[in-house]
Amino acid sequence: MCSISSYATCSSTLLTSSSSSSCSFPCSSLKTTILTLPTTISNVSVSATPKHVWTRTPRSPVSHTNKLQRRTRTQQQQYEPSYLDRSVDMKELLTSIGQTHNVEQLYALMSPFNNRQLSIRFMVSILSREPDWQRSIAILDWMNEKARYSPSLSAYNVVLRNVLRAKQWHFAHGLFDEMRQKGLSPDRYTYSTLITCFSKQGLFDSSFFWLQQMERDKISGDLVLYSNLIEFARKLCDYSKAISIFNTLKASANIAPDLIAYNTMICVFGKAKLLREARLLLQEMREKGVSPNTASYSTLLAIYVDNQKFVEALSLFSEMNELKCPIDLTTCNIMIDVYGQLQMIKEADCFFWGMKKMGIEPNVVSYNTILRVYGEAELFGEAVHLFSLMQRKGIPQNVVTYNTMINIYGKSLEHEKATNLIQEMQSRGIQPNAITYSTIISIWEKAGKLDRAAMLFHKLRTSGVKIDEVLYQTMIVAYQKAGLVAHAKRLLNELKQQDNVSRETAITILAKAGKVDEAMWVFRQAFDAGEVKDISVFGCIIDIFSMDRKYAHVVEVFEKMREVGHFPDSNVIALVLNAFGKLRQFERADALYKQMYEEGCVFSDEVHFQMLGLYGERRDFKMVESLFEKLDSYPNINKKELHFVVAHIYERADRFNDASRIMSRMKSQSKKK
DNA sequence: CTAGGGTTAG
Repeated sequence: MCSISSYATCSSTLLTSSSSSSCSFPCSSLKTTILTLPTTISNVSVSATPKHVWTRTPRSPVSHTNKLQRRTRTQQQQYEPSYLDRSVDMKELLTSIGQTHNVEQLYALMSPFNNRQLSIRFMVSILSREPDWQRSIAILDWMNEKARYSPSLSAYNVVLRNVLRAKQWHFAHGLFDEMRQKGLSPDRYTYSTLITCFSKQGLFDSSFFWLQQMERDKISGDLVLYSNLIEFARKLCDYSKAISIFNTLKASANIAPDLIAYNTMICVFGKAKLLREARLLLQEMREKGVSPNTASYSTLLAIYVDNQKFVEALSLFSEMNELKCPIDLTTCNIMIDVYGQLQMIKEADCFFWGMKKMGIEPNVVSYNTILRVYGEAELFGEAVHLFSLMQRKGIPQNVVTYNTMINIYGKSLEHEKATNLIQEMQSRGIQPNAITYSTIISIWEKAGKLDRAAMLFHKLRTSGVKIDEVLYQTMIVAYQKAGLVAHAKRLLNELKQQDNVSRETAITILAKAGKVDEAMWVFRQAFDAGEVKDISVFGCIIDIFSMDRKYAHVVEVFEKMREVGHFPDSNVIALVLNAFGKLRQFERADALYKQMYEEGCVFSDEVHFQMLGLYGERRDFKMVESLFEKLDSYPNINKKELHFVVAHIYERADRFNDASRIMSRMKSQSKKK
């Protein structure tokens, strides 16, 4: 099974080119992060809370256990009863602390407790309830300087959390050092806090760094840490890795996933396109005594919508109702979408307008969704009417609302009105984004106003607005549709040296435009510079090489992908297995397939069928049979298809007896049912 | 004392 370390490094026996030392995952230390972030101690503390003057006095961390203090302690223990937490009203104390504006005031407030025994638990409670990071540091300092004991590890953990939440990386680093100097070893809470906070901020390098530190300290995970790692993998869109970690979690004896972990995994399985597994998770939850809630269902509903499985969504929704699972705003919003996508406009409309009666107040998302439904159904009058109703009634609008309306005006061929909306949104303080621009560019292109589109695009390129692949592609397509192929080509060529287009974006555009060599050129450059992090870029390149039958390149990119620690999804592993087959490297295919199984990855049926096919191609029928038996024992696999696949393999190898044996076995199995 | 989930636009 997958250890935490296999999460981080690629332990593949297949990959001859990668060793752990050559792992090029950019594991910068926290220090590097500090350097790259424009936050300095002084400007943050001033700008964030100008009226407060919190400063942290520099001091040596282990200076307070001197003889004098020890003496006072024994004296006080003799003459004074130890101070009981119960006699202090925590709320009152917190309120008073909240009114202090600097260290002096805080120390003055705490002075009655100087050299007295407030329990460490009490202080940790205080610290955890003090939301202000500066104040929590000041309390920590007070404990160090005035109280009779050193703050515990948990005290430091809590303060670290507050400091990290406030994005004070400087202080976080300092606190961590201070803990170590005081002989406190960071525990799983410490590391959980660090890993989570950084991955939450999108600072995956730092998050990864702390994960490695944790492993170095040989600290084992608990549910919190595993959940964090899953969340971490999910943010990187590495769903295979998330599944692998989930299976490790389930395999460890004393950890069981809870409701939220399950809900997260429903989402992960859905994103990995493993819909059957996502659905089965609801079942598994019930068996394990974790009742699915509204979010569990909403997650699955959203997955069905993502995969265009609207009928399944409807049936799941009725199951929800039968089981009396409550419906909330999010559920409603998804269902409006479902009805809309099924062209059930009346139902969508009724659902939207009936929400209030159900006691659910529609929000921006509800309005935006129904607007889009009207637009798709070409009910332009309804859309415009509802939009003006929103404006009249002061229902909040956002950039999505405007983008939707701009799209609708585009559909109704009122491109001037669409254009005016951009001005209107800007004047109302809602900034257009890449979606706004690509929408208006294609509207202008359709209206024959290509010059206008080109001018806008040029303005965007020179003004430093971040341009994503869809926006760039929209302009290329606009040129192509207008027959200006040379312009389209020029844009593609310029991609290699664009300042405000990331190289990851450039690779994706080039690949999708079929510019295989150019895409690879940029990819190699970007990879060597450590710029390729997005898992989808690897998938995209592997896709085009596979289509181009450049199988050695497929393997090369896959190895790089593993080097940076990504796991393959079903699509990637299928293409790589195929490439190994084409290169007649069956052992490598076999090893990869087995390794991914060991890691606890779950792939679509097609991946298993592909491996069966490879064994067949090599005429290794022993392996065909053994894998077939193994797959047949899996509960979540399409048995009928499995039998067809295996029978077909035998047919192609001219082993018709075996083929018919498999087919009759299938028939007898289905009879048993 | 610590963490984490679901919905909208090109």
